Amino acid sequence: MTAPARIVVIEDDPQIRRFVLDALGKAGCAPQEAGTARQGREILGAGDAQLVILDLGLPDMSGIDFIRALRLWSSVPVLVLSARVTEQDKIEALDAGADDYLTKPFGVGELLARVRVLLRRHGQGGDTESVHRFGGVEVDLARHAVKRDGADLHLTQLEYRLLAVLLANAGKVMTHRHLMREVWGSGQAEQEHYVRIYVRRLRQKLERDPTQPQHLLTETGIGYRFQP
Amino acid sequence: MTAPARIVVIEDDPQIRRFVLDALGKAGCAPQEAGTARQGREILGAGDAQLVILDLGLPDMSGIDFIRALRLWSSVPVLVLSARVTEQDKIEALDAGADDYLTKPFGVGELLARVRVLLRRHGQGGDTESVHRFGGVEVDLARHAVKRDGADLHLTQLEYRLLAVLLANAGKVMTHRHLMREVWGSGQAEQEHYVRIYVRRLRQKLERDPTQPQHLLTETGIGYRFQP
DNA sequence: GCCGGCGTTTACACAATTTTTACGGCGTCT
DNA sequence: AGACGCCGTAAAAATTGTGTAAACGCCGGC
Repeated sequence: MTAPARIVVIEDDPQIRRFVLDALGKAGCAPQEAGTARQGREILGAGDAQLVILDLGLPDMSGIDFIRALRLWSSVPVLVLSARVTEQDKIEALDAGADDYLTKPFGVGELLARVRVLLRRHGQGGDTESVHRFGGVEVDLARHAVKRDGADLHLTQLEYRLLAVLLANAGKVMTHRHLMREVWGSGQAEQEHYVRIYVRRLRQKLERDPTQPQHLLTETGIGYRFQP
Repeated sequence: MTAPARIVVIEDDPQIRRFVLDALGKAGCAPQEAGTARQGREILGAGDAQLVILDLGLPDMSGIDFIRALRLWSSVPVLVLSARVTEQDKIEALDAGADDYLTKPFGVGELLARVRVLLRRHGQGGDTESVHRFGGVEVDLARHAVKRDGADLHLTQLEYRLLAVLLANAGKVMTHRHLMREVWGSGQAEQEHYVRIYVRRLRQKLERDPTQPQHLLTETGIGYRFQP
């Protein structure tokens, strides 16, 4: 349940763009796309990109210049795709500030592997910062670690899974059936009683006063809701 | 790239080694050289390398395994050189922890450009201490040395590998399967029982009260977690 | 060859978790 | 008021996971 990597694909050829976007999509990313340098710069202006995949042959700007301009204000990793195979082209792009250079045609697998390398090194949001805090409790979903007032707390597997689903949908009302499907699997979506038993356990471990829950709230007749 | 870039070249073919060393030398680096994995590991043990250039076809060890082992205690960037050109080879190496993959034959210019990229990103920091301390125990991953209350302690290979994986992911819950894959290889990821036996051995050697472990903790139904 | 260390395999008692079952309270609707 | 549905609580039963011990086979050193 890692946060999707924020990747920006800047490529003018619609065919290759689709190819790259599909590959990233299947790998679980939610890439944004741009067909021109101008459009790409606009998206990057938001400042929350983790990786740029850049075609050097853009219609409205030299790729090298694009990288150089980008490097003036951003250190986001850049993976270059290019049809140009000469060594001089590669050296120029890499020295301009690119982090990797892949020549067309390339395989999906290698592209994704190189994307993983760059995200591993620089993708600050890759798997970190999935920490939720509320009322003295600290839940680190990535580490499977829960603390209460600084002290480690142990949750069983089901307790943990249930909490994770509620946290991921903070503020939303989750029906019994929905929680059952998410935690116990769609097989026994009927046994809605389990949810109650495990919500109780979570309350006893997490809530300051388990009889008057402040965060794990009951929505009578519907289900439960987590309130931060 | 300032004066003293500490680069280690691990390559068994003397011809290519000379080629690479010459190129780096002319670029103003003072690389160290190794002809075998064992020799390379010794040099890296000093812990002050900024970049590793690694040939995958070493005589005494699979390059992939070398990278994986290295990644347990060091985050030094690795540039792979290889005669193997298939996509699968590249993916494996990159996912094992390599930062770039260059197929032979390659040009001097491109090699140096890619070296500059890696040094630009990661060069300055160098390698940090890889010594872990907890509850009277001192583990120096780089030197493969473990002390308990000042006295040397001997760990077998598997014990050591398991400890290294747990230390490298301190605080995180590691599933049985994950540990099996990391330590025993993906072949027998099913035999999850091994992990238990070896965790027990580690506890007996490292924990003050092996029956009440303070650092090597069980996550029932999931796996184990190391807590500093 | 014999020995000792090491990694592997098997077996079993015990502990933790999950599931099942049961019961009492509270509010609402008739 | 009484019946009903929904919820919280409790604790026993069933299941699963874990710690421990002991035995086996492999290999290198003596």
